[in-house]
Amino acid sequence: MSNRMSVTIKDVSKDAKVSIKTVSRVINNEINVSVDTKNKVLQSISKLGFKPNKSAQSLRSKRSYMIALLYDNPNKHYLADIQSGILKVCKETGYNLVLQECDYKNKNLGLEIIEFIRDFQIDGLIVTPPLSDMDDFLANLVGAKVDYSIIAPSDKQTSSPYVSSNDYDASYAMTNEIIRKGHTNIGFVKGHHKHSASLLRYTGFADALMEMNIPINSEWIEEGNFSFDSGFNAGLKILESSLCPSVIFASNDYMAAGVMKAAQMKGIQIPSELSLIGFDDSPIAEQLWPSLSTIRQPVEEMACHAAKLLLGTLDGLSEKTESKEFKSELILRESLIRLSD
Amino acid sequence: MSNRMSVTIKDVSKDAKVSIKTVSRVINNEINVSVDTKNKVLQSISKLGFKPNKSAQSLRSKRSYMIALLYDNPNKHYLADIQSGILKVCKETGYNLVLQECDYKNKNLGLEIIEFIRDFQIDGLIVTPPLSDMDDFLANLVGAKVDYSIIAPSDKQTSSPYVSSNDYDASYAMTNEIIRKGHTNIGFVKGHHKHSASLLRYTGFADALMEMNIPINSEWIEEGNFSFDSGFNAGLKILESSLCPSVIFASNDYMAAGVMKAAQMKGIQIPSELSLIGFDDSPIAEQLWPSLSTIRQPVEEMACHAAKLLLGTLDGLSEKTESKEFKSELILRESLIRLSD
DNA sequence: ACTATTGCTGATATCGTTGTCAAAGAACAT
DNA sequence: ATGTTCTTTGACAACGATATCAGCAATAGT
Repeated sequence: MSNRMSVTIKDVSKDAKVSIKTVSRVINNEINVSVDTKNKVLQSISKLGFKPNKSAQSLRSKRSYMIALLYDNPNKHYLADIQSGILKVCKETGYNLVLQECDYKNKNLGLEIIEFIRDFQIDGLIVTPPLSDMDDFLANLVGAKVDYSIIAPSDKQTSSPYVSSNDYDASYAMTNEIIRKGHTNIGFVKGHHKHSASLLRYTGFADALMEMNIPINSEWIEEGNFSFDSGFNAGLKILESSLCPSVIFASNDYMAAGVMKAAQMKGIQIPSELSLIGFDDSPIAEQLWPSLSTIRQPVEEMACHAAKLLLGTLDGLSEKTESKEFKSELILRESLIRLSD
Repeated sequence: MSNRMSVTIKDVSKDAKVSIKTVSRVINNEINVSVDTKNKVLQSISKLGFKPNKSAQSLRSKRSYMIALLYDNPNKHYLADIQSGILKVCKETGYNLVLQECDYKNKNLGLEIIEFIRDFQIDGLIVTPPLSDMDDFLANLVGAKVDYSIIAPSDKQTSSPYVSSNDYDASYAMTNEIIRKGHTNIGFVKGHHKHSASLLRYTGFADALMEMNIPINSEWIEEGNFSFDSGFNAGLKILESSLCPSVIFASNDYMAAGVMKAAQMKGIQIPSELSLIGFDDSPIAEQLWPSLSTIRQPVEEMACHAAKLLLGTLDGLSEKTESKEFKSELILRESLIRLSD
C-alpha cells in the first residue's frame, strides 16, 4: 500500500485554524457554517488533498457507502448492463457496489440478506428480477427497515422506489407490427412464469391478437424459462404442430435464438418460411443471421435510475428522484418479413 | 437498518470474563492463547452471535477486506465468469468484491487506480486482460506496493502471482486437429494485438502449419479485435480472396460468429463449404447453427485461483497458493467437418 | 537457588471520523 | 439596558476494533 502518511481531518483543522468538528461540518455540507470559514476549510482541503477516511466515517456514522446488487439471473448481458448503469452513478457519488448472487429458491434468503447487510453495514440494495417479484422477500426487507430500490417490479402500486419498463405496451406494439406485415398464424414462447415480465409480454401479445379478432392456436404457445435451451425445445414443439405458424414471437432473444436453431435443424428457412421475433435486443440479436427483430429496453439507463433512486433515499439531502417507467423501442431487422399472400 | 443493538467485542469479553484484547486474539487466530480461554471465548462468541465490525477492523488495521476487480474487456460473458469465480472465494473468506471498470488507453490509469485504492483502502487487485498485459501499468502498482494477482499475463517470468492458460498449446492442438481432418487451406483471424493471447494463439497456429509444411496464405490472415463486428469484416475480406480457404480459425467465438454471418450472407454453406473454429467456448458457440468447434478455457476456475492467490498474499497466514497454468480443452462440434477429397 | 526465557493475559492508547453539548457572540424584542 | 433567540464554533466523548507494552506465572538454564 501507499506508505505516504495520509492526510486527516486533524491536519486540515490545523491548517485552516478551526476545530475538527468544523471541518467535519464542511465535509458533510451541514448548515450553520459561515461562508468565510467554509471557504477557508475548503481551501485547506484541496491544498492538502484531504479525502475523508471511509472506514472511520463508516464506523462512526453507521454508513458504509456501499450498496449491493442482488441478482439471480442467468442472463449475463442483462446483468452486465445493469452493473454498468449502477457503477456510473456510484462513481459520481463515491459509493461502492458489491455483488451478491442469490438463489431465489432459497427459503431463508430474506434472513440471509438481512444478515449480510448487517455484517457489512450495506447501506442499501438494488433488487433485480426475479427477486424483485417475490413479495414475501421484499416484505422481509421492509420489516428490517432495509432501504432498496427495485428494477422491474411486478406490482407498481408498491411504495418502494422502482424502475419499470412498458413490457405490455411494447409487446402489444410489436404484435400489431407483426399483424400489419400480414401474419395471422402466430406462435409465442412465454418466459419463466416467476418473472412478472413474462405475463406482461404475453398479455400484450394476446390482447393485440384479440383486438384484431385473430384466434390463438394453443399448439403454438409454449413456455420457456428465458434460456436458449428452453427456446430450442419450445421451437421444436411448435414446429412439429400439424400446421406451422408463419412467425414466432419469443419473450427474449435467447429463446428466439433457440427457436432459430430448431428451425434451421429442421431445414426451415428463416425468414422466408418462418419469421422470428425476440425481446431485449441482446447482442446476439444482431449476431444471428438473419438478424433478429426485437425490442430494445434501455437496461443500462434503467439501472442508472434505480441507483439514483436508492442513493436519493439514503442521502436525505439530494433531491428526491421519482420512480419511473421506461419506454422500449421496436427494432425491426431481417428476421421479420412481410407475408406475400 | 436493523435497530437491534449489535454485539461488540466488549460484550463478548464481559461474557467470557476476559479482556477485549484476548477476544481480539481469538478472532484473529493469534498464537499465545490457552485452549481453555480460547474455548471460553469461542463459546461466548457463538452464544451472543458476535460478528466483528468490519469498519472498526478496517479503521484500526488498515485493511478493508475488500478486493477490486480491474477490467476493460468488452466480453461480458468472460467477465461474468471471472466475477463468479472470484465471488466464490470471497464468500468463503469474508472478503468483498468491488468492480472497477478501467480504460486501458487512459494514460493516468496507474495513478488513478492507486488513488482509488488509497481512498477505499482496497486490500488488493485482480487484474484481467488487456490490463494484465500493460507492463508499465503493473510497474506502477509494484511501485506503490499494491498487492495484486494477474489473470493471463503476457510475461510468465513475472514475480507477481498469476494464472494463465495454455493458449499456445491449445491453438497448436486445434490446428493439428484441423489438419488431421484433411484441411490444408486454412484461414485465421487474429485477435487484438494488445492482448498477449492474440500472439500466442496465432503462433500456435502458425507453428503447427509450419511443422506440417503447409504454407500460410497471407490473403487468409486477418486481424480483428475480438468483437463480433471485427470478425464479420475479417470474414468478408477472407471470403473475397481469389481462392477461398476450406476452414477459418478465429481467435475467439465472437469473431467466429462474425465470420459465420459473413459466410451466410455470401451464401456459403457451413460447414459443407467452409468449416469454422472459435476459441473460448462462449455460450454463443453452442447457440449458433451449426454449433462452433472451439476451445474451452476454465475461466471461472482460473478466476477462483487468482482470487486465492491474492488472498493468500494478503493473509500472510493462509497457505501460500502457487501461480498456475490451466489447461484448455478442445470442443469439437458441427462447424468442423472432415474434408472428403 | 537465582536468573532468563517463554506463555498468557489485560489496561490503556489509538485509528479518523461524527455526535453531544455547551459557550460565545450577534441579532432582535422588550 | 436586559432578556431571548439564533448562529456559529469548539472541546471532548464515542464508534468498535487492533496495537503496545507491561505484568505475572510457569518453565528452562546455570
